[in-house]
Amino acid sequence: MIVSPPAKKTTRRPRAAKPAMARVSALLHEIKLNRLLAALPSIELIKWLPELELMEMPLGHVLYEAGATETSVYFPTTAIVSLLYVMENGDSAEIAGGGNEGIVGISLFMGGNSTPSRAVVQSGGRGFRLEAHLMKAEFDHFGPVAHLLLRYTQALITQMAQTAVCNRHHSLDQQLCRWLLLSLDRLSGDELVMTQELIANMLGVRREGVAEGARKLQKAGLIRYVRGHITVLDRDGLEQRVCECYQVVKKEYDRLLPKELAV
Amino acid sequence: MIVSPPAKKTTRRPRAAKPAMARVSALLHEIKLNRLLAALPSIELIKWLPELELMEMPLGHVLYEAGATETSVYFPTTAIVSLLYVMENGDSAEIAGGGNEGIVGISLFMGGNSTPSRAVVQSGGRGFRLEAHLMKAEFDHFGPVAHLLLRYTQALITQMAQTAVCNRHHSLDQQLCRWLLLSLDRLSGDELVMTQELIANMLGVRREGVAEGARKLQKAGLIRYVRGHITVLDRDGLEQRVCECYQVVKKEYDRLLPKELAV
DNA sequence: TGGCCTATGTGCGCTCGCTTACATACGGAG
DNA sequence: CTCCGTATGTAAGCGAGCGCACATAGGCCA
Repeated sequence: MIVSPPAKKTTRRPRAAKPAMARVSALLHEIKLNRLLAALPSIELIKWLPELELMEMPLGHVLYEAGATETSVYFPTTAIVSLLYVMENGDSAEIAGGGNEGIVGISLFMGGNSTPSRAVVQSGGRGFRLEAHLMKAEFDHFGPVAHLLLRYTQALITQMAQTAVCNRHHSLDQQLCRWLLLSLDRLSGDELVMTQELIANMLGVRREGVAEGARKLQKAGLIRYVRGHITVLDRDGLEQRVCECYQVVKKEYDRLLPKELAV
Repeated sequence: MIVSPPAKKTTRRPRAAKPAMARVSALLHEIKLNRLLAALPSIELIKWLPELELMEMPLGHVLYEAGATETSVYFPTTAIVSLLYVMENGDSAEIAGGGNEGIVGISLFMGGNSTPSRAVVQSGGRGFRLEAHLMKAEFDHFGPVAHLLLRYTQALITQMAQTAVCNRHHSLDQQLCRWLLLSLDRLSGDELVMTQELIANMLGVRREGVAEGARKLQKAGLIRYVRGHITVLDRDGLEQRVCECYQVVKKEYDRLLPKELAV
């Protein structure tokens, strides 16, 4: 049941040989896609700009292995990353997810430098990488950036808590809705590229269970899926079926994180 | 299913009219019972000493209500506090627990000032209270205390994550063992004072389920229970039955928090 | 075009924990 | 010592989700 697809190496996109201004402009556009980066004060942003490395985050790519010391942090822009715990027998369960609203690798500034969970790309896309020591140095100034990161961490905590609650009390169908909506919120369009098998691994349930849940949603006209491509047709319909957990998490993210760009 | 017992008012123990030295000595002894307070550098401790208010934490006492702004933080010494989420329909589930190893009220220094979960005393005892602004001021110095608090927070995160995993994959019996062991680790003796009904609310399961699980453990000679008093007879036996979640959490606490007293 | 791999559809028996409904037993208050 | 509230014991029926086994179907490649 372990999620360990193609296991590709970190593919660093070589800097294109464009004129400097064009390159910076393109970078800035990409940066704005991540809510944390977008909220950075200009001073910090200028400082970080040369250090932020744009990279591809292909589906299944493992950013952190459980227990391993983190040497970088990541700011997804168009990718979605899952934090999941893999048990001794191979079964897995998602702890929380992160995307363009946050950062992957909080244990770096929290002080532990590692966690018992793994970080895997759940939806392919792009993101930025930043060296651990730069992140740590910035955090230790304990300025606006640090406070922002801590607030993000608290939002992440809420998500984990709600995952625990949802796992305990809610039906597979409701959890599926929650998961689709949370994923959708992190993407721009209305299509998710992921197989039911993958979703099953994330939710920690059987693939057949996801298949049945997805079929119900399709019959109800809420989604359409074809071989790893899920299109959401009726978002409101999903929100009507989802358990309270979704709103709780969403509200906390909205409350704790800046909505608008500060750049 | 809501956990809302006697709902007593916060009973502040009036300072006894002892000689100053004796009073300080008694306080210091109590302070050492909490691992975070015990690990405080002497300078901070002296600063805090007049501000730390020793208080009774009776079973069922609510330290924080979900969504309410926190005005104090708490350092349990002999009490155990549960963070639990109460759903719209009244069902509840424990997110994580805290006791003499930590602090209750992390959202204060994380920046959110509130959480969607409630903090309830799960096992009666004592603890210290500290005004929110003092805590915040100390944290903002961003010295050793802040780093300690962040490491504690990461340990708490691990506990939440493991709760989510355990809720998903492990049997009620295993979860019961995990819960008993985690509670036991926060107390000095081998006896827990709590009804099966209370445990059921924490685990988010039925009372009958807990009753059956407890009966099995009693038959196996691991515990003995009589009307709200559970005595652990064979701790090793429990550890053999528990799922991996317990060890994962324990290891992270040991890794992230100081073991020895620094006073 | 045909073969093959991956993704999804479907059914059956089983187990766990829930729902419901009572029975019993401890222990304090009178 | 008795009463009664709280805590616990027990059981029948049920439903969600699991394990397993296999059928189908889309898409890629030769």
